[in-house]
Amino acid sequence: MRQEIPTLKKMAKLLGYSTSTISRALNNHPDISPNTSSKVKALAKKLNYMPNIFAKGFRTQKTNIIGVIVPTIITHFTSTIIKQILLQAEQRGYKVIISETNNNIEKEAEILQTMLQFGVDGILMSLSKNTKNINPILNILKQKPLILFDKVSNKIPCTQIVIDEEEAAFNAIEHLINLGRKKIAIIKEFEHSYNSEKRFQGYLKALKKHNIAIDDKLIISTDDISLEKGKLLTNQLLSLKEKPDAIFSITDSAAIGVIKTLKKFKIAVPQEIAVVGFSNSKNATIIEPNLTTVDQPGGRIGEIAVKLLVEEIESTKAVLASKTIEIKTNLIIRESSLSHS
Amino acid sequence: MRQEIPTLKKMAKLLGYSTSTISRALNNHPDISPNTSSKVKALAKKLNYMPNIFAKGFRTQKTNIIGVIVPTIITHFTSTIIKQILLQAEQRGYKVIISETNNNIEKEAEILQTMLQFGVDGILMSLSKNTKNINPILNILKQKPLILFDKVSNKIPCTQIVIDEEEAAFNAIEHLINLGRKKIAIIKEFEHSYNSEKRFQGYLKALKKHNIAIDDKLIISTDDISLEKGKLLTNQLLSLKEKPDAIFSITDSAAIGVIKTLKKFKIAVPQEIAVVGFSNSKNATIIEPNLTTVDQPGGRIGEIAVKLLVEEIESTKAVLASKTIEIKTNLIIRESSLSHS
DNA sequence: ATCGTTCCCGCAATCGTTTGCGGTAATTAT
DNA sequence: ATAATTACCGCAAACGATTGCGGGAACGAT
Repeated sequence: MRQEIPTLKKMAKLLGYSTSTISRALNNHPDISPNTSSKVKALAKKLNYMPNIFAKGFRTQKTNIIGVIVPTIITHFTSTIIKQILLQAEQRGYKVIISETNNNIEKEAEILQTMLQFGVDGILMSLSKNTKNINPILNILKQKPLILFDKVSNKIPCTQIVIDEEEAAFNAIEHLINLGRKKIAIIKEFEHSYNSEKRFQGYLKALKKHNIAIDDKLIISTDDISLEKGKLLTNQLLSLKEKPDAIFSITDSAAIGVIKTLKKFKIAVPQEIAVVGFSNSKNATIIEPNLTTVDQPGGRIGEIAVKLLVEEIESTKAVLASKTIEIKTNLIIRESSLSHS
Repeated sequence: MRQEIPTLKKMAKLLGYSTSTISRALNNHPDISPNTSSKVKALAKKLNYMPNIFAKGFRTQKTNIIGVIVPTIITHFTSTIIKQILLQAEQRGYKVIISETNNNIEKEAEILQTMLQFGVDGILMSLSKNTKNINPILNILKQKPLILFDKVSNKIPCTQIVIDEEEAAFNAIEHLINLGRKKIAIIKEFEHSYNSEKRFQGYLKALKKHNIAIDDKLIISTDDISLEKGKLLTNQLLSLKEKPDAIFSITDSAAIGVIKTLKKFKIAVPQEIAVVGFSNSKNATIIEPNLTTVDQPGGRIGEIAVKLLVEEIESTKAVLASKTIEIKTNLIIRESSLSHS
């Protein structure tokens, strides 16, 4: 199955030069005469020569491979990030290896090891939902550049790229308040989720700014924030004496669950209860009424992540200042929170 | 930034053995006494030794990396396949490198080269929409195992894994016929799409079996089969004198566009016009009425693809018989094609 | 004619691991 | 006690590419 693969040695024999000359000719070393150089390059082209990456990586300890670790690739947001990571990495001459943790923390540590073993030049990582033991990550950080994105942790001293979750939620809530809503419910995750907590802070901040009292009964937490849960929790909210006049869900899918049950009970959206989601998933424009939601520019995250990582990889400095970059979001206002005329 | 990485040599020095002994001990070579072996393994564990994959790959010409090439990862179907590829590959000790072609054929050829250069042991590939020049692929095939999935071509002599498109479409159409529909429209892609053509064959086959005349005006082709196109083409269908009583779309997203315009014109779905899609995307259960659609088991595809590829990689035979595997689909019947009581 | 440069190029080591071969010591057989 | 076998282990080469160093030839300057 395998055909003859050209190496420096074979080309050297063919041309009567040493391997060093061939190598230098291909790498535009000044020591090589234009004459020789062109001959070598012609032959290389003819044989379709490609340096053996493993010999090269072995020698130079550089693989031009970036490792990417995410909980799951299957969400629209994540795949948008990855798409851009692939593109940007390629433009810079890097390949990308991807692994999923599926929110399994043992797996996470294991994957980090494997990544190292595969000689990645750097790692882009989005944390598992419940990463507690950050030692494996700190360990990696001693050996290779590592950048966190989306699901991050301020306990890890490295560059981090996140969306401005708090401001995003704040804007969403303020939008609802501007519609005249005062009993705004929130469906969020339990405390261990970084993103959820940040969004909750934004929620609180907006209410506080507009002097709206916080009602604990309107704050609902769950650990698996899915469409089904959205439905269930809406039932719970509708059973309150003081029903909410708006529901903010930390997630589009749960928000869609909310809308579905509201429709089931013939509750007008947004007239009686307005709904706002988070993610700007494709589904947001499928559901009727179309869902108001926060658009997170996943592409930007991927783009910046690669840019900064490659900078770290190619930097000669031992330690770089780590920064946290917050990407701004856009509130996309649709029917589910329209102030109807 | 880099800390001391243990190598065979260093461990040899530490224990007073030669590197060969260390290597053999770790690889369970029978020449090594149990005593020595356990000592070596203990040290290796203590130092968290991991073989340098590049030295190893360099030596053995095996990288344990699988290359995956797809048009885009961003669809639900593709990411389902990839998720399973990642899982299965990992279980077999392989890493996965992913590249997108974005349906760009020059890029496709380029990526194939890069994959080779990165020393992948084998390639899993889904063709671009308009791959014409298959020479680069045939070339790769001479050097490394390659398996096609989803978007395939029978001009390439290798193992292929597809869903049974024809049967899937056939079942969908027959389902509509059993509902008493006789004027069944189809929205498909232009001829160059393998999947679309197969589905179209299934459509024709079902009509023929049930002696329903084929009406060219009900056969609509487009090259970009999106939600928006679905809307547009529905307008076209509604302007016919003989309106269809069912619409089969090659794609869920277009099918959703169909439903949206039908609703806009207050045409009852499924009572007046039934709609069936293809993919079983998440959206299918968001739209109301819920969309009847064909579920394609992406996971199975990924699973089988990895299994077969690894078999080829690890096989000693020069040439393996290439087979085509067709995965069966399920028609998920939902509201959009319900026979209402 | 001599010395100093410059221009090209080859030698050989190196990276970490694997592996064929050979060698020594211990064990067993005779 | 000697020979034959076995059990363990080390030597050294090899994989392909890079690179410091050194060296010969050609050239120009004096």
